[in-house]
Amino acid sequence: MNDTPTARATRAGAAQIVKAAKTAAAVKAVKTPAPIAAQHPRSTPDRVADAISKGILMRRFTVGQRLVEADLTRDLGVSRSTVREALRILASSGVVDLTPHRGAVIRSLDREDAASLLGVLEVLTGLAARLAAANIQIGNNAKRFEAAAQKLIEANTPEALDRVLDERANYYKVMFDIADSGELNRVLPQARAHLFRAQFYHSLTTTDLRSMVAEYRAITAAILEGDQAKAEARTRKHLQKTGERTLPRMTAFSLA
Amino acid sequence: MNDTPTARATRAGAAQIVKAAKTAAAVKAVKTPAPIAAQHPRSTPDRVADAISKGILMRRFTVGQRLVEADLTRDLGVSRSTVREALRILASSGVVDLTPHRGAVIRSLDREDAASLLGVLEVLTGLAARLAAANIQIGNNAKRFEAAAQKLIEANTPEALDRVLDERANYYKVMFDIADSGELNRVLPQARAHLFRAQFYHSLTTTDLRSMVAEYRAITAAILEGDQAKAEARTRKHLQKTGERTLPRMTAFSLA
DNA sequence: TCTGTAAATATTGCCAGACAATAAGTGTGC
DNA sequence: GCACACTTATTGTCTGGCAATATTTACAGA
Repeated sequence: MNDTPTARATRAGAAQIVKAAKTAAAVKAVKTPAPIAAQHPRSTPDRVADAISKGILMRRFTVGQRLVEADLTRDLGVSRSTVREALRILASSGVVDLTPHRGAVIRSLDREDAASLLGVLEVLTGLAARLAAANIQIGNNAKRFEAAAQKLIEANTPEALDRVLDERANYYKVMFDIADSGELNRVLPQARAHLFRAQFYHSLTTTDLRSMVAEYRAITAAILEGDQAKAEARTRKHLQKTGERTLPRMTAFSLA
Repeated sequence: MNDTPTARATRAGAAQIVKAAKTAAAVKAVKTPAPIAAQHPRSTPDRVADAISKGILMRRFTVGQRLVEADLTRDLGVSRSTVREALRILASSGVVDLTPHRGAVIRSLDREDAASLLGVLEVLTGLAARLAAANIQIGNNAKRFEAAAQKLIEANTPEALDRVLDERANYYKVMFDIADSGELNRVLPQARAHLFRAQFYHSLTTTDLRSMVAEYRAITAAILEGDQAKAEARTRKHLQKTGERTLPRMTAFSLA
């Protein structure tokens, strides 16, 4: 190739970040226990989408900001086609808004959007809880679920919000794994839900957290008992309450 | 280019189909009443995805068949990038399975997949019914909904299955419009649900159809009354029964 | 004949660059 | 200040290319 040294250096540097992630992901993919589906080694567009998502969480991208393909191409060291696919991925998980000939902007959630998202989350998580209750088996997956619940409850302190978020994400992940529904995992990319929940947590008080622990306990108990109706009802109730706790307080809300 | 005359003719012909569809879609987009969201003029990848979906319905593609990018590029007269995006769209709506380095295959639904899809459909449609009941207003959207319901009930005869399918799709479309939930429409691309329902209908008996009419009547009534709980419960029940009616009869099921 | 392995082929992943189409921004005359 | 043409920035799509990976074929050995 006839790149100039500088051009090559720039490209190599940025590319290295992504490529390094690639091999790391590949190695990791080998040792993952292969929960249920979508175990394909992650492609470059996936990683780019992750990078952008991370950028959002890191506040490097702000709500309403326009994501110009050329910029991303330069900054991430990948081709425009790849950036494009990544943007499509993000759009399909609702992280960015993609309008023809105007490109992608970081999506902002007003109260109405948040309410509608929460409604969907409510019924889908309810379904997951019901299916998990149907599939739970003592001595098998029950152990894993109980452990996740335990860690979540322990971590639920206002100090280490990050850890709470992680444990919570893991709790739901285990629950969805046990639910074992391909479609459920397809329609609800955990990335999206996670981004969303992260946001909601910032407006929670200590009292809120205490109530939530109780609710998680109740949900977990219902699932471990194998009581499908109860599991679904409690989960839905929990999400409704979460909405009541957070929605009214929110003014100009955002995904970032 | 150095295509042979025949090859060129094929390509030109196919291309014309897509381009023609383009302008037609554009014109139509102008006159649509813009129900709620996603009213962007459809892009080429969208149209390609539609073409493939249609090909599946028309049985030109069979389940498990591999969709080779080069073939589609040739047959549809669009570039590979476009085909690629179209395949991604189809994959995200669950119509094809996309595995790295192996491309896209028309997805087949075994009983388990169908059951899991139906479960998701149940809770999401239930949510739509509940929201529709919450938003219904006499003299406003109620009229439109009632009309759609009426036409569905009238069309519900085993003779003209196609019309039934269309009216049913329209019924649900109106319902989702009234529900007016951005997230709901995002997670449940109606294209997918439609493809799915089309499949299920083939195994219905006359008795089934009669029961379904009664169920649609009940759902419609609940929504028109504005009774949210009843609307959701009846819709979920309806889909559960649909599952009971169709799932047991299905052997090697498919989306095509 | 069968089996395992290596070469050959087909196909996808990603890249680079190009150009038309569209939207946003800018100035000009009135 | 406002309607209008003009310029610019950005996206939509195309063409062609090459490396990486999967699939098939060919072949040697048992």
